[in-house]
This record gives sequence, structure tokens and C-alpha cells, in this order.
Amino acid sequence: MSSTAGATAAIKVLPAPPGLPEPLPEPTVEELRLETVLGALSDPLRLTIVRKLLLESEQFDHSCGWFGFDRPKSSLTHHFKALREAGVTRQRQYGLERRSHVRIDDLNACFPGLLDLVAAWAPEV
Amino acid sequence: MSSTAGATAAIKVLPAPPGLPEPLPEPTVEELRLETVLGALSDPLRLTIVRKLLLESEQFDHSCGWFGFDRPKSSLTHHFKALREAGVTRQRQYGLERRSHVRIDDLNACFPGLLDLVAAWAPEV
DNA sequence: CCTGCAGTACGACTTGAGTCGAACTTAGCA
DNA sequence: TGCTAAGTTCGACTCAAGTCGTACTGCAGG
Repeated sequence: MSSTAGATAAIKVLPAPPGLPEPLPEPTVEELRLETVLGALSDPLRLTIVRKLLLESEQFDHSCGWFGFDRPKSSLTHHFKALREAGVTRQRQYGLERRSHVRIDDLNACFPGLLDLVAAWAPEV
Repeated sequence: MSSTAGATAAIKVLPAPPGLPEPLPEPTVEELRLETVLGALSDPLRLTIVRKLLLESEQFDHSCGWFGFDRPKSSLTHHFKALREAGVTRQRQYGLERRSHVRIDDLNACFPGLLDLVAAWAPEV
């Protein structure tokens, strides 16, 4: 709980997909490792991704395009994959789009306070 | 200032350095960057170093040898330097030994909760 | 004085991460 | 049927980081 979590109930995410698409491969809660998560967050772009997800919308999953980064698509794929494989984000496939959201509950359970630091982070000018 | 003035507990650290040796080069508090600190902490050995400093002794600075790592000395120098340059630890030269301690106040001021995560970290097996 | 010890400095090697272009996959739509 | 858009996959390149051996510095004790 605390901070960024807020209301977790009734996440009416989408135009109602029948059941949610199942998440892409990711570590389980037990497999979350602090050093791996910290490594994933030690990159400014990824920090920006997570922070943006935390602050600007936690109600929905967001596609890569939503962030508006001016980088080649293959680079973005790389970073979103790194975040997912570290267990920071979860990704689901919605038709063409692959949407991401932060695993807030899992991270708060394993590393309480970490997401607060990310949310408070200020990109270097 | 103040040094060990009030403490009559007889911290017999040294042949009494007049004032503490001045710290080796390190970033100021304002220069501390979350992504850099996270990067420094994304390595198991460095996580071990910081955790050990936090848990097993915060009263004293400790030399590299105190940790008992079975690694070449040059590797240890590399990691201690990485921690210091990221702003995680402070190092002072005491005669032959270069002793380290965690910059607890600075880190708690900039990234509250981060050190708690390190202290709670459990090395993988 | 000379040796031993704590630790650094430097250089070489290897691996992994970040960056990107180009080709490919697939859903939706006309 | 074919186009377009979102994103992946692959491979290449570059650069930083981790690892280690060896040589060096500088204090201490015989």
C-alpha cells in the first residue's frame, strides 16, 4: 500500500476484452531479485517509462507508442523487454499493441518504498 | 566537527588522527542521481558490501580487508571505487587502510527507504 | 635497511548492454 | 486483396563494466 497504489479495486481497464490476454513471460513474485530490479531501473529511459506509468496513469495499460519517445522502435522493444524480464512491468498483447503497466503490488510487497523513489525521481534536466 | 569529543566510550579506532582524514573524491549531495545509485547497487557484491556495512557495523569505518571477500585486490578496489563515485559510500585514508562507510544521512535524505531495501536484501543462496 | 602488507594504478581481456537499421509478423481496415 | 501501423526479431556496432595479473606506493615492524 502507500503512495502510488491508491485504489486498486475495480480496474475497468478496457473496452472489455473477454478475459484479459495473458501476460507475456515474466518472473514470478518469488523470482524478483533486488539487484535485477535495480539494474533495470538504473537507466534514465526506463526510469522515465516507469515513472510515467506511475504518475500519469495507473488505471490503464499503455502501449509503447503512448510514451512518445523519439527512438527507433527496436530500442523501445529492448527497454520494455528489460523492464518486463526484471519483473518491473507486466505486458499484455491487445491486438497489435503490447501494453504495459507497473507491477505495483508485487514490487511494493517485495521492495516497499522503491516505487516511491521512482515516482519522485526527476530526470536530469 | 565534534569528532569523538563527547564520546568517552573509548573508540580506539586509531592512533588518534587529529581531525579525520579528508574523504576521497565523491559526489556532493546535490549530485546524487537515482539512476547512478541504483546502478551501483545492481551488483551482488556491492550490495553485499553496503548491506554488511549497514548491518554489522555502522559505528566504524571498515577497510576492504574487513569484508573477507575472496577476490583479487584490484577487483575489490574497483567495486569500492564504484560505490564511492556513485555516492553510496565515503572513503577515508587511515595510514595504510582505506576505510569505507555508507553515506546514510545523504542517502536517506535523497532516497528515503532505499537503504532499508538494501538492509533487507538476501543474497541469492 | 629491508621486507611485508593494504591497497591503488594500469592495462588486457571478455562479456553484456545500449543503439540502430532492416526485414518480418500480424490485426484491422478499405 | 492489399495496405498500413504497432511492434518484434535479427544482426552489427560501440562502449562500458566486471575480472584479473602485475607493478607500484607507502606505512610499519623487525
